[in-house]
Order: sequence, then structure tokens, then C-alpha cells
Amino acid sequence: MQYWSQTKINAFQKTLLTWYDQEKRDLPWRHDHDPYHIWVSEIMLQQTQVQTVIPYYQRFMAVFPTVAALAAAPEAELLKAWAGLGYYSRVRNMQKAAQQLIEDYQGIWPQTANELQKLAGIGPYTAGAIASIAFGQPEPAVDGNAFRVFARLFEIDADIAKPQTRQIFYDLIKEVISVERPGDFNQAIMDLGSSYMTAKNPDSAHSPVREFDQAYLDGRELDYPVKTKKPRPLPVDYFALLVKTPKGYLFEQRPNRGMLAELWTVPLIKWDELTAEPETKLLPELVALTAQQFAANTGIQLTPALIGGKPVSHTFTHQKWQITLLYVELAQVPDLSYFPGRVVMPADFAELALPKVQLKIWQRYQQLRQQ
DNA sequence: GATACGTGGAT
DNA sequence: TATCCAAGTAT
Repeated sequence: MQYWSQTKINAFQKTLLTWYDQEKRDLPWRHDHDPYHIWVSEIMLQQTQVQTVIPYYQRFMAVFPTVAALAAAPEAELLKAWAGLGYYSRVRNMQKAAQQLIEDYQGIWPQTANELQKLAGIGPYTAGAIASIAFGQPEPAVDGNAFRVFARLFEIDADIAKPQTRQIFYDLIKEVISVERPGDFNQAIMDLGSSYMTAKNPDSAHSPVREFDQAYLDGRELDYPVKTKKPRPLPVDYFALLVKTPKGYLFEQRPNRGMLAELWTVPLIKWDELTAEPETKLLPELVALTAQQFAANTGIQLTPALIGGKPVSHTFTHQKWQITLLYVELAQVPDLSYFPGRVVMPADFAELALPKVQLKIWQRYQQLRQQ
């Protein structure tokens, strides 16, 4: 790895920061350097786009304005504030970290990246972001943007999908980061990566740092960063049970680990938990098995019927759910002693933390009912 | 060091 | 529709 001369580093910093001073985005978490504000925004922004985060950030700050408020929040309120954002362990870890801050650090934020990483949910990237933005430490914040921008500037061929590659970029950025304005430097790289130096359709020709961009100068910017592909999501078949009772629809709270942990959905039954080879069965047979399985698990007897031909489809990072809707109406609310759930009127759905897949199921159900 | 973990936008 | 990408972390 050949690094730049100090003269070139100085020129790069000046060009980058001058551009940032003129063109930086006005974002809600850029109004001050409060570590709580920086932290919440950085956690929300993990694998999530800015425009998605903004309304969540504003609501979250209104409900949980301080570390102490977050530490003391009931988990149901926490999950409701996060519902729809995804990666729900982020918010549970954030509450753990808030409690760590109060109990282990007397409410005083540690200011180094190493100490920050001891807090739940704060890894190397987020530690670098908080240390640099909130505390002015010359610490790289190596996110997807930094990988892409520096891979192009230096034509780095290491595969950014591999964990050990992070060290290469960390060491490189450590050499070129502005010691006077490390937080602005890191944020400028992120703004650059989401404007001129995007993954697809970059506009390197108008980038403020085009003369430092070796991949652009060589006409090879689309060759960087090098990143191996991930496997596609595997299809998983489910039935969703829409159980209507006089006091509302039946919902269950999902287990405290795994997909959508502790969020609420209507009961979902995996086809391959009904039988070893669901693809060999006819649909009516699988529906009957669903009722059997549900009765065995909950003590609740049902005679559900199919209500729609086309399944609801919802794709996660590594699973693609195909959900067939079943419907049954009960004359009275069943005994819920052996079931981690409750019945809820549609007007009260807002009391629950509902993932997007549940909203899709409900939308489809409403459409089908109107026909 | 692979893999699990959500969602929305762009093409 | 399929695919990839977006301010990653925990296990």
C-alpha cells in the first residue's frame, strides 16, 4: 500500500472539508454534538437510509429525550418507537447500553473508541463515529461509504465483505483523517459516498475529490469496492391465521430471540413444521394440519378456511416468506392461558409493535374482505 | 469468520 | 419480479 505524501493528504483534507462546509446536508442530528443525539442517529442509520431514519429519529427524541429516559423505558414503548425500522435488536441493545452508561459510567460518556465499544450494540464503526463526531477524537468511522470512497481513491483490491479487510481501511484512514476536524472529515466521507461516489451511477466527474480518485482517473470506479456477493434469501412458506373474535383479532408475541423478536403478529405457522414434505401435500390437508398443530400448541380449536389464493410475500435479508392467509371466526374469545397472545380490536393495533410483514398481512386481508 | 438479523429504494 | 445496495453488530 502506497500512502499519499503529507502534502497530498493536506490538500485532500482541505478540498474535502471546504466542500463539506458548503454542501453538507442539514440533518436533525447535526444540530449539535450531543453524544446521545449522535449515538441514536448512528444506530438508526445502520443499514438504513437517511430519509427513512429522519421521522423515526424525531419521534424517538420526543419520546426518549435523554439517556435516562431511554434506560427507564418500558420495552413495549421501546419496540413501538422502533417498529418498522427493522433490526430490532438494535433498540434492545441501545437500552442495555443506556443502563450500562448509568450504572457503570455514572452517566458520564466514555470518550474513546475502545471504551465506547464496551457498550451494547456499539461496534467499531459506531464507536469511531461517536468518538470523532461527539468528542473530536481522530478516529476513523469505517462504514460502507468509507469502504467505497477509499477503495476508489486508492484502488484497494481487498474484499470488503471479509471482516479482516476493515483493518486495512482503518489503518489507511488513520493516516489521512483530519486531526483538527475528525468528525467533519468522517461525515464528509459519508456525504461524498451518498452523493458523487455512490455504488451505482456515481458522478465522479463532478466529485470535489475527483483529482484524488485514482479509480476515476483510470476509468475504473465501478470496479471498486471489491465485494463478494451474499446468498439469496431462501423461500419459507407460512400460514397466517386471522382469528376474529367478538373482542378483536388474535395476536401473538414472538419469542425473545430470532426473527422479529418480541414483536406482535397474527399466529404464523411454518409449513415445514406441519409435515416433513409439505410440497407433496394438498392445500386442504395442510390447512387441517395447521388447525391440529395450533390446537396442540395452544389448546385452541379452530376450523380455518383459505381466504386468498396468492400468498403475501415479504423478503428479509436471508429469508423470503410466502404467507397464505387463513380465516376463522370464533363466537367467543378462547382461553388464552396457554398462548403468548391477546385479542386486539383494529382500533387498538397502535398499542402493539407491529413489523412490516404484519402490516402487509392486514392490508391483504382488508383487500380480500372487500371483494 | 460465516451467518443471522428488517426494511425501502433504485434499476 | 429479481437483485443489489444503504451511516453494522452479535454470535
